[in-house]
Amino acid sequence: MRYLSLVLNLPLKSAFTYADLEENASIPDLTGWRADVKFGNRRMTGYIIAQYAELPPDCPVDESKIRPILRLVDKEPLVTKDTIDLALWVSRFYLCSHGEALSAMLPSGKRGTDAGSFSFAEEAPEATPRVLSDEQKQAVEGILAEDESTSQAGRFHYLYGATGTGKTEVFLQAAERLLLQGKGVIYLVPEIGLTGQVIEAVSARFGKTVAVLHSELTPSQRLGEWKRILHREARVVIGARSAVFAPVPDLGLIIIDEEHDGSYKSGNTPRYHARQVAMYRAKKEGIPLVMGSATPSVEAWFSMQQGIIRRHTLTRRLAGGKMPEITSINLSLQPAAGGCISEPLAEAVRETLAQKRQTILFLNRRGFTHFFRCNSCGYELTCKNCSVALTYHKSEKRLRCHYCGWSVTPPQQCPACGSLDVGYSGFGTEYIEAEVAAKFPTARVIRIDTDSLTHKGELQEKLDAFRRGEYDIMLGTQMVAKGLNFPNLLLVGVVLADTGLHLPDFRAAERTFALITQVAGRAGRFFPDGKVLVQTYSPDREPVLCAVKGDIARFYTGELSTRELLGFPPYARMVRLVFRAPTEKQAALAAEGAAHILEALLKNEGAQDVEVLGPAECPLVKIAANWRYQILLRGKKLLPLQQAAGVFLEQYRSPSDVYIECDVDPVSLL
DNA sequence: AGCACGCCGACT
DNA sequence: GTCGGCGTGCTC
Repeated sequence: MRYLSLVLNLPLKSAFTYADLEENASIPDLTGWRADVKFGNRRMTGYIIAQYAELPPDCPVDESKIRPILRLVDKEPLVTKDTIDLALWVSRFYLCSHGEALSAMLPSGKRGTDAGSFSFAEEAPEATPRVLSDEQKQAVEGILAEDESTSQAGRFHYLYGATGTGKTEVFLQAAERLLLQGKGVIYLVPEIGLTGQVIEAVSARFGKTVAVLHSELTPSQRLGEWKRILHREARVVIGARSAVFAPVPDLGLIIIDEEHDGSYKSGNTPRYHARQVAMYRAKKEGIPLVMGSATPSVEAWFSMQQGIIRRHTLTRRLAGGKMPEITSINLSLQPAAGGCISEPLAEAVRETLAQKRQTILFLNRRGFTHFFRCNSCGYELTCKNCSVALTYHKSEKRLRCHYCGWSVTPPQQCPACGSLDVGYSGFGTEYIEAEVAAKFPTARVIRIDTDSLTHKGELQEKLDAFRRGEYDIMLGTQMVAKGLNFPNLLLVGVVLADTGLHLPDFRAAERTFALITQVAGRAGRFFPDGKVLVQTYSPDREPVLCAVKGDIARFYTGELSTRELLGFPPYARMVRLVFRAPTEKQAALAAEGAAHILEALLKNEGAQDVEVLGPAECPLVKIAANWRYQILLRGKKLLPLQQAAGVFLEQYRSPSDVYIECDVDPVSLL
């Protein structure tokens, strides 16, 4: 009788032993297969991570309690030994169970179906690679060089260069070279970059050998793509974060485009960072990893300085356009009377319209909303579930919470002081749309944000329509800031640059800087006279100033010294534990108790260099009816932090109703 | 994470 | 006298 060791998508550390079915006897090795099992009284799908001829010696229960599996889910193994090992590493690093790690890595579909190929994938001819500049050639050679001196463990490269300097072509040619050697390639792009031109470029170049893992695939389609990868039918995998786990046989290269992008960090368990996983994989498989961005993350910049990542710089804008002229508009001196578009920005829009060229007005969504405020006492209406300000939605005439969706009718008088002098401050996309329509009545305006998108594919349709010149002005949030090319674009206006700056998060400056620089890069790619206007209340703050002046090195130098002074990454590492409960008291008590346990535990083990910060309320103390308190573990080295958190999570029994989120290397502390 | 089992308050 | 609260413990 064969025994199978299964892990399940539950926060349980151990594997569970099941008995195999007689009918599977002809399959020599079931490792890597999925099986449906009865677990307790529910039915679940588990992953077989090992098989034994006898009851495994470490099985804690008596043979009589062993149940048979119900059935095998697939007709073939879904994961290789390497994938199982990678999951084990993820579970140790990010402090989750083996089963949780595996579930995050694999598609959940039961029946692999055809994902349907893109129409342009058939036209793989355009395949003639473009001629590279000297800089680009050097970068390709540098990435592919068998340079033993760099590091024996793996080779990390960074393609650093402004928008339009041809990073994509370097990635593609490096990938092409490895494909010719019979190697496979993983190409990671940010979540929202995945609809755009990158897929098109990659598919056009590599045709049917591409697997695209985009968010609109059904689980079954994802499974289908996963199998194509396993069977070597697809050799180039392009996808968002989770594509870093793709089971590419003979992997030769991992590419991370727009490395700084926040979507590479998972927002739920396991809270992995695709860059961290990619570094591990590259090291383990002895292959190069190449990242690229015009605005590297502060960590990546630091690693480049340390020589851990090798930098290849691209300086020449290929289409000939110069970097656009960036000017800031100080809103304290140039108030946008009765709206949010100051006169200098309005004038520039008019000029652009007169030239029959296009404008993008960029809105930074967070904190940049139309919120209810009492003009007498300053009272602001916040969500009853979350502690964030409510946003006024004109179309439904309600105030709505952007975190949980709760909404109310706007009060006629202040709930705090009863004053009738209440109103709205800030502005949302709808509001700006009205203002733009009023200020530029002849312009054709299109709005792109998550609220205005109704059906799948609409984002792409709207972007295409704008590119074709069917509109003069595009109003958009984050999603228009990434990797898009609009040939007729002349003006980019950042309506309010410093919204993120006031957030209590150590990465706020980095994000503000990256955002302005990225948005600015959209303009002037195809015309030498591209113009960027940045409206701000803090033109002198470093992130705004450096982005506007294009003084990139100064920003990183300054930001790094601030981080060093305050003991934040990359000079320290952190593990964050969030305690979530229905009442504030429960959350606070749990966090407090946990902090004591952690302190005692660290003292006991004589751990050096592990600091316990908190407990404290999270900056967003309440989200979706849950109160949140946090503890931060901080130290120079990550391993002791992981060990401490790991031991704690293992022994700690959280009170009912209290949930713990564990985040290793947190990206945001909100 | 679910879900059972198990021991103390207000109700047909 | 029961229904039901959620605290503790288990799931091969």
